[in-house]
Amino acid sequence: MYLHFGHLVRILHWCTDQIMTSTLEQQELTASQGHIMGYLSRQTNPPCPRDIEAAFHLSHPTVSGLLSRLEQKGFIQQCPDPDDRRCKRIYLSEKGLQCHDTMYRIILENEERMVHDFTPEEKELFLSFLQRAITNMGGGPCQRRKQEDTQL
Amino acid sequence: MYLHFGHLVRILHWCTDQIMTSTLEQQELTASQGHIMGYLSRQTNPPCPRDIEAAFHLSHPTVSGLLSRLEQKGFIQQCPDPDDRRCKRIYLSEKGLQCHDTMYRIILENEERMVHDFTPEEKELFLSFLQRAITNMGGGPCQRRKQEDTQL
DNA sequence: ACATAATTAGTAGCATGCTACATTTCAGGA
DNA sequence: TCCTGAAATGTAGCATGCTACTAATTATGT
Repeated sequence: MYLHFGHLVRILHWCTDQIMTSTLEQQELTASQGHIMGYLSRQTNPPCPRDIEAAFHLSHPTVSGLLSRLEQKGFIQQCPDPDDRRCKRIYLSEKGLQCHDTMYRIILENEERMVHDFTPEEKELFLSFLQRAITNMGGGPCQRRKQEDTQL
Repeated sequence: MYLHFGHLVRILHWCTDQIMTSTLEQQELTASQGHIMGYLSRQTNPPCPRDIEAAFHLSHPTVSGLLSRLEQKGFIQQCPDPDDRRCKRIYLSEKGLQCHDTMYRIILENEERMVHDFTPEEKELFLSFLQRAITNMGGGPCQRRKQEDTQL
C-alpha cells in the first residue's frame, strides 16, 4: 500500500467541505462563504478584503469572487474606506447579521464532529501532527503576514 | 483559539498540492494530472474513466476534464472499447510512458516529505487519526464501490 | 515637492471540483 | 423480440482556487 497521507488529507478536506455545504444549504451559503460569514460576524470593526486573505490564506482574486457573490446574495455590503480609498470595508447587511447566531455554532459543531471520539490527548497529538506536516510541506501559503495567522 | 482542524486540513491539502504542482512543472503536468498519470503507469490493463473515478473518489465530469486535458497534451489516448462501446480504454502514449519512471518516485517523495520527521509509530497514529476523522465526517465521497478503495 | 516603491484591489484566463441533465449502449425480463 | 432499467460517458453551468497583469492610492525617501 502506498499513497496514504496525501490521499487521506484530500478526502478529509473534501468531506469536511461537503458536510459544511449541506449544513448551510438552507442558508443559501456554500462552505467557503459560510466561513467568511463566520469570520465577519466575529469582527468588531469592519474588515477589508486584505484581512480575509490573511485570515484564510487565500489569494485576493479568490476573496474578491467570494465577496462579490456574498454581496449579490445580499449578505454583505462593500464600501470604500474614506480614510484609505484603496481599501474596501465590508459591512454585514441585516440578512448577514442574522447569520451571526447560527454560523459560529455550525462551524464549531462541524469542527467537533471530526474529532468527537478523540481523547483530549489525541486531539492535541492530531493537531501537532497536522502542524508538523504543514511545516514539512513548506508552511502553507501566504508566508507574508505570518503574525496574523491566529486571527481566525 | 477555535477552528483548528478544518483549517489545518485545508492548508495541508493546499500546500501538498502546490509542492506537487511545482515539482511537476517541467513535466507540464499539474498535481491532479500527475496523480492520474501515476495511476495509469501502475496499471497492467488499460483502465476506463470509471476506474479512475473509483480510485480517486472523483465525479465523472471531473475525470473527463482531466483526461481530455491529458489527451490534448499528448500523454494518453482514449479509444472506445470494442467489447463495450460505453467504455473508453485509456492508453499511455510514448510521451506518457516516459512518465512511468519518474512519476512514482515523485509521488512517493512528496508522501515521504510530509512525514519525514515522524517516527513509525507517529506515522501509524497520524494515519489512524486521519481515517477516524474521515469516518466521523461521513466516510468520504463515492460510497458506492467502497471495495475498490485500495486500488490506488 | 516629487518621483518611486509599496499596498490594495480589479480583471482575464485557467484548472479542478461539483450537480444536473442528456446520450449511448448494454443487460434482463415479459 | 422488445421494452425497460442500469451503466458509462458527454455537456452545461457553476463555485472555488490559482497566477499574471493592470490600475489606483498611499507611503517613503531624496
